Amino acid sequence: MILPAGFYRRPTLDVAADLIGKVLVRSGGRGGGFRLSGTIVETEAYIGEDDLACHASRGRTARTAVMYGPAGRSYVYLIYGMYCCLNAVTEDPGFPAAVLIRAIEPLEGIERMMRNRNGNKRTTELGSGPGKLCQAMAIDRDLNGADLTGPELWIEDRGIQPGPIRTSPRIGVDYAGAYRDKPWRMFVDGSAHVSKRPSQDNTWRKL
DNA sequence: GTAGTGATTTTCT
DNA sequence: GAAAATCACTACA
Repeated sequence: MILPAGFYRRPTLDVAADLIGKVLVRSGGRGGGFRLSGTIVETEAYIGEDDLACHASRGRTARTAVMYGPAGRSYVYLIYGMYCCLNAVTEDPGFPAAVLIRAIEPLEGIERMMRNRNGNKRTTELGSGPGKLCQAMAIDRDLNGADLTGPELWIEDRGIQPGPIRTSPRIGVDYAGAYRDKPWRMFVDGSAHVSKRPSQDNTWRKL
C-alpha cells in the first residue's frame, strides 16, 4: 500500500517514527525502466521556523518554499555543493516541516544502485547516509517538489516490522543552539544500514 | 578500528 | 563572502 498524503499531514515526530520500516521506491526510465527500493531504517525530524536546525528557521525562501506547501511532497536540496538529501514534507500547509530520510536497507535494484554508487560492492554502503541513498536511488533536485504518492518516487507500507527503534540527537546540526540536542533522530537499533552507529554514549534512550 | 581533512557550489548575508 | 541536515580518502593505532 502506497502511503497517502494524509499519512504525512500529522505531527512530524510521529511521521518520522512511523516511516521507519516503510519502503522507499524509485521508478524511472522508459517502458518500465528501472525500479529501486529500500527499507527506511533512519530518519530525522525538522520542525518549523523555531527549530534552528530546520532550513525554514530563516523563513520562507525559494529553497524552503516546498516545506510550506502541502504534506506528502518531496523536498530535495543540495548539501555541501555535492550531495542531495531527500525529505518528506509534513504537517498542515503553511507550517514548514519535513522528515529527512537518512538511511535505507536496499531491497530491489541492488545491482543498479551499486552502479549509481560508482561500483561500490557493499550493500551497507549503498544507503547508509542521506547523500548516499540519493546517489544510489538516482534522486536529485529534479525531484524536488515531487508528489510522494508516485509515480516516480513513493513510500509503501509492506507490513514490515522494524526492529527496536532508538532516538539520538540529529547529525551535523551543532550550530542549532537549544535545538542541537533534541532527540529527533530515529533509527533501527543495531541495523548495519544506519549512517552512524552508537559510540560509547549512554545519553541515547530507548523510544 | 578511529581521527582529520579536502572536495564543490548553492544559498543567503 | 561564509556556511552548509555529507562523503571519501588518508594517516595512524
